Amino acid sequence: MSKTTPLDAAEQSIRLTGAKLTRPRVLVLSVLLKSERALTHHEVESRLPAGSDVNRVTIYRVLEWLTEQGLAHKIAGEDRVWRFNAAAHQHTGPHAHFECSDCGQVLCLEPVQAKPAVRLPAGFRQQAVELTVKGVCADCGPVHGKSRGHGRHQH
Amino acid sequence: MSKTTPLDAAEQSIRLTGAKLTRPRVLVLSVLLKSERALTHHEVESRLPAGSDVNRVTIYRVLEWLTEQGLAHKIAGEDRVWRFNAAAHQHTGPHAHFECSDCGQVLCLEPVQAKPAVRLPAGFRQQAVELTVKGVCADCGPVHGKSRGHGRHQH
DNA sequence: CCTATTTTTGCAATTGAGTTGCATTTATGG
DNA sequence: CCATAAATGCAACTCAATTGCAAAAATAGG
Ligand SMILES: [Mn+2]
Ligand SMILES: [Mn+2]
Ligand SMILES: [Zn+2]
Ligand SMILES: [Zn+2]
Repeated sequence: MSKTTPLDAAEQSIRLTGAKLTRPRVLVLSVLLKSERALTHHEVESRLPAGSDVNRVTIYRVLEWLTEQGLAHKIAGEDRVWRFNAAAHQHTGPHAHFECSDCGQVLCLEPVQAKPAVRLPAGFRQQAVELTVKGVCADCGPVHGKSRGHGRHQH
Repeated sequence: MSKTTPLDAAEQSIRLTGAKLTRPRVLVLSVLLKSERALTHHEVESRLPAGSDVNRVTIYRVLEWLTEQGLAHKIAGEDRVWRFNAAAHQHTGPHAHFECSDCGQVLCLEPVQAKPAVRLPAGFRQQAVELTVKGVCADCGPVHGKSRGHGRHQH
């Protein structure tokens, strides 16, 4: 019994949507599946197999499409850049996010128990509550960081 | 005894920073002080007194400067646009934000009591927790909305 | 007041993520 | 294999925000 590769998993998930199974879709989704953390458009692009030669616009469109299909999760960061992770990585139900204030990396965290109720002004309707923990990630940490946490670096 | 106008208040706050008291700084801060909700760069620009003739870049720089001085509060929204409100409007200590998923408007909410602790991966350091309530504001609300809540309108 | 020195401001050009229009290619059903 | 709808590639574009640099204030000192 051979293991299911991210590529197989991606292909499988895309088939289930009923839409066309295309190379860009499979490649992009399998990149997301291989990553622990949420990836920017650029990170996805650079992690595609060498020579894949998928157009940047197509990557944008595929990421958007994956999100619509519920196969990916789209997260807004402080740096005005969208990040995506495979929805398979998500826990069902509401969960919190971690955002590194140094490198910008975003991570999905364990589901939170106490969803604190907030009082809204009259006429306002609540749809969802988002909890984001800001802090410094392990790589950027001041003590054991690989490349010292100053200067907005990327990993 | 005449009331303290937002203009006076702005002038006063800026004097206390020790930096130069300039027209753009006073005007921009007093616009923020007059607003209940967080304003985008464009909203600030359009609310400046007619004929103020402050350069857009200067508005960007003043907003950034006010934030550094602790006189304003800078908020990132889903629409990749920064919003600012006068820090005077803020409650001391942590508070939640409301973001309208239709028009994008951002509001500071009352301080939240139960700040739920989240478990972070090893090596990660927590600095702050942000709570954002997503929903529909009174203006965009489906029932009594002035201009029906569809199509990403501005107010 | 004046003037010197230091900030700020204005303007033009630039960045960078993301989007759009349209022609071409590709997946898939028959 | 073919028809056809759907997806992709490419170039141009949008739009918030930033940068470099010269011109214009603000204030400290005389
Ligand atoms: Mn998530
Ligand atoms: Mn706030
Ligand atoms: Zn980091
Ligand atoms: Zn609204």
